[in-house]
Amino acid sequence: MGGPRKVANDPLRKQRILDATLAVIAEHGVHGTTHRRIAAEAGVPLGSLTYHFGSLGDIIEQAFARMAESMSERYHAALTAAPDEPAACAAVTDLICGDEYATPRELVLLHEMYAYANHNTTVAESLRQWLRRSRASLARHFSEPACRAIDALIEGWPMHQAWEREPLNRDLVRATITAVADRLR
Amino acid sequence: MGGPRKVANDPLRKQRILDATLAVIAEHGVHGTTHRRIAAEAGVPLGSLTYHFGSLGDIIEQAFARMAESMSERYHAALTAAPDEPAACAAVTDLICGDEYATPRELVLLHEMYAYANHNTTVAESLRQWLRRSRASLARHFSEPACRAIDALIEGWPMHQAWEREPLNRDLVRATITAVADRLR
DNA sequence: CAGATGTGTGTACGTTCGTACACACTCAGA
DNA sequence: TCTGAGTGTGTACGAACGTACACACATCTG
Repeated sequence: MGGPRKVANDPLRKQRILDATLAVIAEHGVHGTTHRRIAAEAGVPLGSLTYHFGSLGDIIEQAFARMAESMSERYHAALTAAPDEPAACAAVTDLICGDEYATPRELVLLHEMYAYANHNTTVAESLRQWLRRSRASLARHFSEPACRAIDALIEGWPMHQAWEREPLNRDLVRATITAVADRLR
Repeated sequence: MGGPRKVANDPLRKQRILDATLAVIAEHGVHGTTHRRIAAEAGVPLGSLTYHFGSLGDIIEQAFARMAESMSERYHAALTAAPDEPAACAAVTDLICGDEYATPRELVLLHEMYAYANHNTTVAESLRQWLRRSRASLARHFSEPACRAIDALIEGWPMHQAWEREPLNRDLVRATITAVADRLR
């Protein structure tokens, strides 16, 4: 059954462990994340975690870093695709309202990351990098003050919405973004 | 030494335990909050926690409920004091920029509460109540769409700012709030 | 004063955790 | 074929945890 292999048996295992870690955090929160749950989720033996990672803290740090990177890429792709300012406003509206960026799972993970970053300098640095990159993506279309305000809206709106029963009003979001971009030119 | 007493030795103990719980959460995060740390912080014996509360989860739930209530009061007081819309805009600016509401400690606790609420229905309900009340306070001065947008800004701006080195630009915040209130009349 | 009742505490128990580590296995080079 | 280095795993251990509970004390009732 086992084919020929040179050095490592499962080179993708580290990434699979990190993905499993995010799944566990999304379901149980950081406070309910343990080696054993991660191992079960990833389908790897317990010893595999201590073999690939120094500690549970390392795993969580790298998992959050991985998440921030992937979100940063999607963020950047959505904004660089916009040719002009109206299109950029639409893109931002999509980021806030759409199901691709502000998916419930992503919001839960983002909350966990924000909370954890307050007590872990490594995760705090990952977070700062991701915020810096997202603001740079915005800066291609908006003035510096507008970037700050829009950034705050992208942050706060989906988070508030996560606790509402009803869906988000897309036109209202669009109007707000446009108003801010217009007045803070 | 001990004076006369009727029934309870220390009627304020429950509240002191809850305050200590918030202190521990602020310092170590929910994931680092334990009975023993809370007891040490509050200066009470370990058994006192299981005597007054059913479980650690209960303690955390009540601590967050207490925090939400006290923040809700400050929030409400700041907004009802404003006589007209410009004053309300100034009050909102104070909430975002001031050191009374968006103190670092409060932000850390808020992050923790948001994260924990995703995995605990009781805390989620406390959170929804506090959001509902804060929006009601806003509704005394702004239109319903403007409330939504301003709420998102109050949410997102201090949270983003928490990760910046430099202080918040008060004029920019004021201008954004005014613009939103004006355009979403 | 004697019992009853409710308040409050120190300690101990079973569980679960993070981590260490002895050991098995694979394969390149000699 | 043999060997050594690197890869990967099952198990075990000390620490810390949440919780239970026997017990001490103060107060009230009669």
